[in-house]
Amino acid sequence: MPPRLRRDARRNRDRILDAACRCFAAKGLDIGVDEIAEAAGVGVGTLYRHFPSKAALIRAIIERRLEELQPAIDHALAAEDPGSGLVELVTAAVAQQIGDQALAQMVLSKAAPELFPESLRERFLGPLERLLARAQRAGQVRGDISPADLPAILRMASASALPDGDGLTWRRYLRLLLDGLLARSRGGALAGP
Amino acid sequence: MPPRLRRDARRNRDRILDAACRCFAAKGLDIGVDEIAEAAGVGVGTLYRHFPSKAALIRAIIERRLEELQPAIDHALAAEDPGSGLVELVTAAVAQQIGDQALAQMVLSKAAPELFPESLRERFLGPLERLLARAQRAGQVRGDISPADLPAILRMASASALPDGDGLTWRRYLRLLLDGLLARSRGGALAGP
Amino acid sequence: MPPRLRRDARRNRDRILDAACRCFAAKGLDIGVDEIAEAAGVGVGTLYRHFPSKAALIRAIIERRLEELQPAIDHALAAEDPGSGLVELVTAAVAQQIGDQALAQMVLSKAAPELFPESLRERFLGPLERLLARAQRAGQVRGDISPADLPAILRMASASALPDGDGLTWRRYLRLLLDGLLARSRGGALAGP
Amino acid sequence: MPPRLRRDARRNRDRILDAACRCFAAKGLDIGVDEIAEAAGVGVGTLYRHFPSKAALIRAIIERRLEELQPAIDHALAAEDPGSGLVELVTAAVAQQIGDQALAQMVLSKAAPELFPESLRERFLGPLERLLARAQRAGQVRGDISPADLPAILRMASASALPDGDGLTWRRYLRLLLDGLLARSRGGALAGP
DNA sequence: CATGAATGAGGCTTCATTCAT
DNA sequence: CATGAATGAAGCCTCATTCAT
Repeated sequence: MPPRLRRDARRNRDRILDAACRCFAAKGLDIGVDEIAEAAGVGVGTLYRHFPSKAALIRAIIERRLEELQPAIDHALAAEDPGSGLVELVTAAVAQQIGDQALAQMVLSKAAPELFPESLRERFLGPLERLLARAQRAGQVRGDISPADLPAILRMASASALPDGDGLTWRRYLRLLLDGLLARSRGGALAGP
Repeated sequence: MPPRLRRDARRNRDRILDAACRCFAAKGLDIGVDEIAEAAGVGVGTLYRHFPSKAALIRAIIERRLEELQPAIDHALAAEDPGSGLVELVTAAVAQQIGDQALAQMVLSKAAPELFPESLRERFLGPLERLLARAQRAGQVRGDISPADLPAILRMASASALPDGDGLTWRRYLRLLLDGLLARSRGGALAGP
Repeated sequence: MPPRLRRDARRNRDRILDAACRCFAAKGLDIGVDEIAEAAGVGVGTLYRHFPSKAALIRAIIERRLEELQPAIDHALAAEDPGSGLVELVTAAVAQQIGDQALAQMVLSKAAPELFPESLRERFLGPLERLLARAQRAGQVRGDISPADLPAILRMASASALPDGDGLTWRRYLRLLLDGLLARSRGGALAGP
Repeated sequence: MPPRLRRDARRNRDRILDAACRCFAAKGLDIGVDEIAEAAGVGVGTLYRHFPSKAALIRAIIERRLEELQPAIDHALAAEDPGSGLVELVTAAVAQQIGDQALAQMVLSKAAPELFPESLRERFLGPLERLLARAQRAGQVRGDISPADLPAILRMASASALPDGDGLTWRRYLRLLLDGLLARSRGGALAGP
């Protein structure tokens, strides 16, 4: 029985999250909490009522981002072809970081575990590991990749997303990486034209 | 008339650079100058006598790193085989970032141009572009890569270097990326076993 | 919609201004903000909440001083006799500087325009110029004085106020100057015995 | 038997004083000692060998200024007419402050006695007092002025010298003050054309 | 004795967090 | 419960003075 918030409190919480998303995305993690509170139209006190620290707010945002990604996760897991599911999911995750300076910052820098707890990481890595295993069984992905390699591969994928990239070039860079990942012998169908 | 420093001043300058390298590497760019000065065993004033601002200190460190890289640059340019020269140089650059949080931070994040001026960037990118062109003429690298793609590719390469990675796994990740870069038809020799 | 401050905030703002007045008056403009904050019984942060910089605090004090002078300005402008209005206003302004080292410092030294903006200066000089013109039309003031001379004359007047003067002697000195200013032929009534 | 300095030491001392004069005059008392030493072409250490503190250097400069004024003092004391001697000396003193930001600053602000010791002050005030007394006996100066008023009068006179004044206007302002000082009945001859 | 490198207290300002209203 | 004022540690930098070369 999660302690349901009063309707206005719930609304405030959402407004704060929305504002924080916008602010962090635009100016990176170094933005001050005052600015976020103002963007949300609430006082700092209110912000701190809902999130006990700046780090907690950031975690909440990551969580929200993960929720936004959930459809892509589900769709990828349900895909007929595990290889393209894998590609699809990684691409969706990277797409999310385009234009979100803070998210990229956290994925790429040694994100303090305080900001990016294992539990959240797992919610994304878990499905990805399953996809990887399936794709390998299907012979679509090189066999010498292990689940433990996924974080690094994701970091590399994220790095393809330039903070102020000009649109779609990142897809070419990502393809470069994924091409290396996919089994060379028959990458054809996946690697696309 | 090179402005020779007194012996003790030279020693202090080096101690400051060393300490700064260590501190930045360990704790990132946000570390305070006081802490660096203390690690160097000098007062803040001394630090500021040698480097007029924190940013200047950071630039000096980048420059030093670049000088450390110079042999690798020269060797790569002199290589018989431009493709392996390219691989070699990128690898050396990434190797440098292993365990240097600050350097990775600067390469991966939208490093303020004040910290990472174009002039320094070019000293590394210039040779790399020449190698790329040669490797492409030799048919060793995909033809659809342009010099303008190098920064992004380097970002991805850098991302393979986990700040606290456990040794050599990053080489496998980097290979993944470079394999995608190298011409698929005959990557054999280069991609290695 | 005047941005009404909370009662306690208003009180703190006033305490800061009061303390700043006292501190600046006693020790000049070079006093540190920390000392002012302590004298006000608040933290530095509070000071910076109310005034975004030391310069802004100083400007606020000048403005306050000007407001304190407003009655004298109004009274002088309303005076039957423009000559005595002029004398009265200059005297009031100088009186204000008795015992205020910082104010005198700013009036007498080449006060950075950042500290003493033209706008504030004008609020005092404007009325004074009007009084001067009227007094000249009435033949009470030498005709060879122009509005452009007022700043220098005021500087001289201010200089009569010794920072630690012993009471009222400054009035004699000021009279000396103003006597020179008033038309010589018939200074009688104004110059007094 | 003043401990004669070696010739080169003497030359250094003078170079420092010259440079300090120029620097203080141009930028006020807040200029750093390093800048002065550089302008003098010596190291800070040398500066501190000759003057044990910045304050001591400033005192030495005041003393030098006073020496420069000595001819004017002598000439004024020797003048036939004590009234014009008085005017002449005050004018010379003020003229000295034109273009010397630091000197004006010291005369006008509550110059720390540490910077402007009584002994130096007296060397200028002494002769002035004698001139005043004589001029009063000759009926040239108002009788209600006492020697104790001289400092304030000099302050006012100094204030007529705008730091960046445009040449000669200060003489008009000074005349304004001195006119008030001179006996009204027959100021004619003295006030000049 | 000259040099200029070293020192470090102290200056201004920011910002995550707490607390009175 | 919302508000935003208050807090103060910490950050970067300056500069008068001392001291090793």
